[in-house]
Amino acid sequence: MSDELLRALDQAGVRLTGPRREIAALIAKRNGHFTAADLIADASKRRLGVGRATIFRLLDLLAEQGLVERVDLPDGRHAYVPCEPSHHHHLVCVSCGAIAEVDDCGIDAVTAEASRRSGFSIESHRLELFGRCPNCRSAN
Amino acid sequence: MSDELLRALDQAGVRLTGPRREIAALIAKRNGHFTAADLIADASKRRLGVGRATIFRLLDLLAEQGLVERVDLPDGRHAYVPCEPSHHHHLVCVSCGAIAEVDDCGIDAVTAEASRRSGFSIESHRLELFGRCPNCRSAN
DNA sequence: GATTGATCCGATACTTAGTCTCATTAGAGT
DNA sequence: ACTCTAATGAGACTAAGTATCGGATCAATC
Repeated sequence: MSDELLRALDQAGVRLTGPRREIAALIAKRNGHFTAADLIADASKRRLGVGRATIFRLLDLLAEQGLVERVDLPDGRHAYVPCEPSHHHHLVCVSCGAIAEVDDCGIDAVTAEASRRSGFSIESHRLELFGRCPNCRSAN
Repeated sequence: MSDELLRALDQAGVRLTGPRREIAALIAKRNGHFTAADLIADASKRRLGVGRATIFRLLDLLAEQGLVERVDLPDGRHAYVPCEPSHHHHLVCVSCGAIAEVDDCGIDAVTAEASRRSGFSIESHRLELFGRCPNCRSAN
């Protein structure tokens, strides 16, 4: 539900305005990733009269709070994924768009090794996994 | 040098045209990542009369051949990195933009573990590491 | 419940990234 | 040199995202 998003926003000290509630509901209604364009389309379909800018602003805000994360799809588009604010990675189903979160399962060893070999100090990383979720695997 | 790019293009069975040679030279002259906009700016600065579309077309072509790879910078911009056509990952210096390639150092174990936990079948992944290169580390 | 002032809003103009079309040009094999 | 196809530049177009601004709205205080 959207309650979680709203609660987190409240806690972040920002206003719980009408448009924000509506957009949060739209996000909650999607399961899996979505693009800004998806939300804009949803909003206009329901004639919620929220502006494009407001949607981008809220997405920025949510991303800042770690409630949503930007994901780059294999085709180069930008999508967002609602998620826990802890560090983790995403598994994206290329067939239906469902997502799963995976926490660090050994990636630190990889970055340490890469750092050792290259001499770089590694500050952050981005790992995205693309595949097919259990549903889509069996449906095929 | 740009010879490598040109040789690879030749081998791919496409024409080695003037604009392609010029753009390849621009790419070779940069060390590290670059954006399409960078190339467009370079080209116009030198008044090589090559069109925007031509640059995007060549980038697509190079990406198809694996001679260049798309990287998503932490700020959400799209960049390209010239590289070997084998599977590998990139280490990007957030300070100067230099890049290093790292081959798979244990990432398969991570994807296998993620697959086991989530039930997804994993088809591909994208790993990008951001940090500071040895030069920038010592310069600081 | 009214006041109030900062936050947030929608509209809209603008910028940037990338795609498409099409008439013209120029490779490269013959 | 000829020819035929792939590639080109120009420029229109679309999509994604940002900036600005006057007006609206939330929520703390009274």
